[in-house]
Amino acid sequence: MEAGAVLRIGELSKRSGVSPELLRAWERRYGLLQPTRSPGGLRLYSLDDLERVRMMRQHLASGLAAAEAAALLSRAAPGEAARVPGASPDEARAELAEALDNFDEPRAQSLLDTQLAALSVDAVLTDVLLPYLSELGERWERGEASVAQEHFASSVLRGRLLGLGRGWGLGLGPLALLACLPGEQHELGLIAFGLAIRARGWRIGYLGSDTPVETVERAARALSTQLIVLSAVTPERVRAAAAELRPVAASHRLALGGRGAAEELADGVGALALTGDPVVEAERVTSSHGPLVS
Amino acid sequence: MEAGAVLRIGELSKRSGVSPELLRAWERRYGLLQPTRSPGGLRLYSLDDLERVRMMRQHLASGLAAAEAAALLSRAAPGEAARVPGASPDEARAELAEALDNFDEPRAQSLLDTQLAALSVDAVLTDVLLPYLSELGERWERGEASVAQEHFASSVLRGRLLGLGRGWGLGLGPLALLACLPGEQHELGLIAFGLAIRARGWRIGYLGSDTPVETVERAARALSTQLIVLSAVTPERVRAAAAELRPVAASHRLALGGRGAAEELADGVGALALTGDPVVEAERVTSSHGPLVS
Amino acid sequence: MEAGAVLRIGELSKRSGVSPELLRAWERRYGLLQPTRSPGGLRLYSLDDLERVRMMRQHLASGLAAAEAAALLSRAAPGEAARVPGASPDEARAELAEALDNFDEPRAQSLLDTQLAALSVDAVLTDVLLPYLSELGERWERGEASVAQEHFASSVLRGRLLGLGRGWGLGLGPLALLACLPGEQHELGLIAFGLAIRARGWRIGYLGSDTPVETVERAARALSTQLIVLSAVTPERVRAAAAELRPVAASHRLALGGRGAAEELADGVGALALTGDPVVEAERVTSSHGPLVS
DNA sequence: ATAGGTTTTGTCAAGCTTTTGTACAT
DNA sequence: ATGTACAAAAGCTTGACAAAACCTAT
Repeated sequence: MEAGAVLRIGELSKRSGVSPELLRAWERRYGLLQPTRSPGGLRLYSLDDLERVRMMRQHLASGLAAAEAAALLSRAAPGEAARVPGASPDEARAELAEALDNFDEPRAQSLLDTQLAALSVDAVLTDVLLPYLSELGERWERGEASVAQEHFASSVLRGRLLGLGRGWGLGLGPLALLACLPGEQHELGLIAFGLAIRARGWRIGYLGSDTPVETVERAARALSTQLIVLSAVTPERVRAAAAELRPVAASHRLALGGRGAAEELADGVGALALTGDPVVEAERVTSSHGPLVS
Repeated sequence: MEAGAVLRIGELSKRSGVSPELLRAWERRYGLLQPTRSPGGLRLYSLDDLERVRMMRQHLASGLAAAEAAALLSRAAPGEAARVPGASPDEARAELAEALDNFDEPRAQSLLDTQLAALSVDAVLTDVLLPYLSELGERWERGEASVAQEHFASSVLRGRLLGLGRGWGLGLGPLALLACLPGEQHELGLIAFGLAIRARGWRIGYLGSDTPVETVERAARALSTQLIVLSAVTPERVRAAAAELRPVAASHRLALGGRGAAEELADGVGALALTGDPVVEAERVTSSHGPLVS
Repeated sequence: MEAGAVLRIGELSKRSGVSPELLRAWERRYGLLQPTRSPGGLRLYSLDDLERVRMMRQHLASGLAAAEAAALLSRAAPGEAARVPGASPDEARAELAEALDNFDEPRAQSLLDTQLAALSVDAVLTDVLLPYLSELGERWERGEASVAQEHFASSVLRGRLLGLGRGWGLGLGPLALLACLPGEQHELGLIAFGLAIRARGWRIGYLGSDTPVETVERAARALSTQLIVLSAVTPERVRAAAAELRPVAASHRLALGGRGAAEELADGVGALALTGDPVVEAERVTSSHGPLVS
């Protein structure tokens, strides 16, 4: 007998927010649930069934049709956790941190080789490099990492990421122009973002650190640019450039990235704020590119 | 059934920003998508299809006409992600194989460029070139690769690897003298080994294919050599040279590499056998040698 | 079918700035382009064709008659992309300048690929990159190069050079610690120097731009450093750091590089001045150091 | 450069089917 | 609880159409 068969259909309905009629219809049509029966024939559901119904509702809310939602649940049910093993990204990050802390460039390179061979660029960025960078930032703020370590790690990673970006100006996709705001030296997040949208078919024009706004504007005109992304780690840099940025935002699609790009600041100049993980934001920017075009 | 066939046309339309009518038109006219069908005939799309539609829109936005945009997608379809440098080494190797099989040298060079930009020389050797070479060898034994193909691939790769090794005689490190045994023409593994120990700080003296033992010995004396590495693909070559090799091994540190270098044979002449992957063996040789120098 | 036949005449016209009528006329009169056709008869152009039209316009702008310009292009026609590898360094530099001025990263990369395949790193630095950099600097001072161009070129080259330096921490040789003085952002000459001494068997620890002297010192102690090289483009940066530098020079072998490193200034702090071409200075430093080790 | 014809492509409509939540009778 | 019914919403196919872009030839 089913272990936790404790809910009658009325109770399941209340907890899940789905009418009893509909629950029966789902059972008949898609075999979504297979409740045990009481001696008198009443349906008895388990808590797993409740979870199943909730998943069903989630899928419906996300736009799937009932038949497909149910099919997804049936398929996913048996093999819940079929994850790829491989060296865990956490271990990789820890090893990377150790290598860079000890100024051991070859070892860091070799670790990155391994990771890049096993995973996509996206995955390495998301699971290894970006977490490592924020970790480094935090340690640095707490005074646990020396300036030397921070400089060394940045240089190694910058070279590596720029190497991955080789040829990113090539192709047919829309062009994104990337630069750091005046005074800003931290390029890594920006380069990561560039790699992520490169992987999504965009072309990249990269101007590097500490770039005058007027410079960006001129390059944008020269290159029929679809998107400009400017990055800054501190809000001050954004504020300092705000007046110059407004006209840019008027004539181009402009986004501000990096920890310095608060929502209000970006709104203030008519730009999109990219405050999160570069890979996530890349996904957002590229998929939201749609409506603008139609 | 298709794995991720979960979206009906309305939802695909919402997520992609393309009207259902147009989606159907693209399917009819260009075969852009080939959705599976529900039992009742409704189209069911996967998330990959969504990505495809987004790419289509990008191309349209960049000015291409629909027919051409669709044609591009059909052509690029299988390897869309393959354009990204970090693409898996397996894919890279397959593409390299294809390029070389078709005598397409520029493409092969460009693939190598990309790989070398993304990975270290060590990694490219280990994950791409050396596997490719053994694959080629096997195909050749099975009669699946023509002599012309094998020659072409060898000469392209030899040129490229020697290019990477340019200047490898320069510097302060210990010197390794590399040569193929008399009669032996296969240099690639030996060059790969040279690159690997060069990256570890050694200097290389390279004598090339089919080198008389006496020639090697004379060069070794002239150059204050720390290590001699001789390579052969078949054991016969080693046996044939054994008598001559013994005195060399007495006066220098001598290693025998390549598939022809069986452990017993090497022992027999007092040499070290390097039977494995060139990069691994390079690591072994240099780390065992390290203490002597530092 | 032609691989990259993706542009219809209207789009080609937009991208090239030449009217469709004129494009057709050029085709009829000079056979400038030979587009493939769609099933319905529309002309389909490749990206190479676009390049061709741009060249045509350049020739016209420079005063050539249309017929001559077209004839020129026809002769160069087949292999515009498949350039002659043996192009002289001067040509290579000019082409590199043109590519970078036009924000054409892929072309710049491909030029560098070709050069690096044909020459050693030393030679490419000496004959192509370093001359290009000083040329760029001069044009910049005369106001002939925009900030955008300078930024773009720097970013591309920096990424490329750092890519060449990948793994330069590996090996057995003596270690050189490289960094820019506080406030200094120009890294290219320093990286070039790093590559040059790397080719001579040294190991490199690279700390990047704008590095506090104290940071350098701490890293130097952590790494058993044989040589410290600090770089600055303006003498002010050296003067500003002079007091801090003296003790460093007392405990390590210290060199100052870049145009900011005048002989007297370096003498004043007890450092060696590297005022010349990075490759030449690398040779000087390594040969003077050689005897100590060998 | 213009004129007159063709191709391409996004959109719409008509008529019919499938899907799905809810309602009702047994 | 079960089984059937039903109507709204969403899809399907075929066919057609008009604006935009292109073609050739004058």
